[in-house]
Amino acid sequence: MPAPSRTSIAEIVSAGRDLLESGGPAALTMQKVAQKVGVRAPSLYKHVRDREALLSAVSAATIDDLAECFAGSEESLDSLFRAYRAFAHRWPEGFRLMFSPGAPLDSLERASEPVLAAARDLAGAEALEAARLMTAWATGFIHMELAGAFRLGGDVDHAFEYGLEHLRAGLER
Amino acid sequence: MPAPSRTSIAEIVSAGRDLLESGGPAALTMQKVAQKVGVRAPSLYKHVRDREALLSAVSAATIDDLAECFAGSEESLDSLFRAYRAFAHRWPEGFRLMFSPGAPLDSLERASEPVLAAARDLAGAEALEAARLMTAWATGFIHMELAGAFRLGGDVDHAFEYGLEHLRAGLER
DNA sequence: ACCTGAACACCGTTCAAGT
DNA sequence: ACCTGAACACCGTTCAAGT
Repeated sequence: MPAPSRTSIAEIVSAGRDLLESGGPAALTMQKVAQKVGVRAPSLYKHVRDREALLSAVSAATIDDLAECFAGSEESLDSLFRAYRAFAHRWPEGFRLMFSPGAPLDSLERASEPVLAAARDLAGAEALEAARLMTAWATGFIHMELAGAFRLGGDVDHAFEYGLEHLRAGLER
Repeated sequence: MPAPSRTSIAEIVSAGRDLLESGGPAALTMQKVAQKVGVRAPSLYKHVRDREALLSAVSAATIDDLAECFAGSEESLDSLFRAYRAFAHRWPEGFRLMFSPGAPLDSLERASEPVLAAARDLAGAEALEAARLMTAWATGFIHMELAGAFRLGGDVDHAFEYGLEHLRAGLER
């Protein structure tokens, strides 16, 4: 009666991320995840409470990747937000999942720590407000961009740089 | 062989909105919608192509409501964005749906017309950039707020007003 | 012209039975 | 201790048959 694990939580989460990115949330199915890790669907419940918990785990793994991404970027606000946008382009579904109800808020807070640190250099006592303002702007910008909501009027890259510059300037003062 | 319609597209969309707001997207089920309008699920397909098309129609109806909401507010940028946030609080699921893939982008563009008009008074030639910057900020702020991502540090209403003030000031000059 | 029941393929999840 | 098949309740969708 040994019965060693034929899969692992890490493998399951990784399979979930693949399915999510390639077909959206509807494609992340317990049955497809099971097939990908070489097991039957009921076995997944030995490793994960239910589909919702798996989605949370996928969200947390994505946020951890974002934190790593921040760690590998320069520490200026501009660099951090450019890295944020590049990350969202590489993992659009994961990005959306990060801000869904049920997202792991602790991880999100931890990942945004470098932004807060950079804001402290710029805005001193109002660092928290400044960090929130820029984070809200970037998050909304990317959301709208991913939804295809920027249709009239030119270069989206340029619009992002425009926003970055104006916000930084407005907060320096 | 008359067989008059026992329901209508308007009734179906309205039932869909109710279900969406009270239980999230997963609760918007063809079967539940059918039950609410007094018909069996297969009959819905005489009025709507499929569930995805129904979600788009719900999204469009929500955006129309937002446009009405803008029309009933003062024309200043501050008033418009406060109305935007209040609207999102009243219809949080509809708000999220507005920025999902498959959203009716034409309607969204039309609804945001008053914001663009107000931005012209403030920023002149750079009105489009200014409107986008403020819209992206407000959209991200609300998204994060609805996801529960503002946990440390005080009054969220105050944070919104702080952002409003700083952005307006930064764009005026 | 619209509605219906029956049917199909697919879900998430539970559970007793296997090893 | 993990895996499995069978089962259950629920999906979306199609379609022939009713009125």
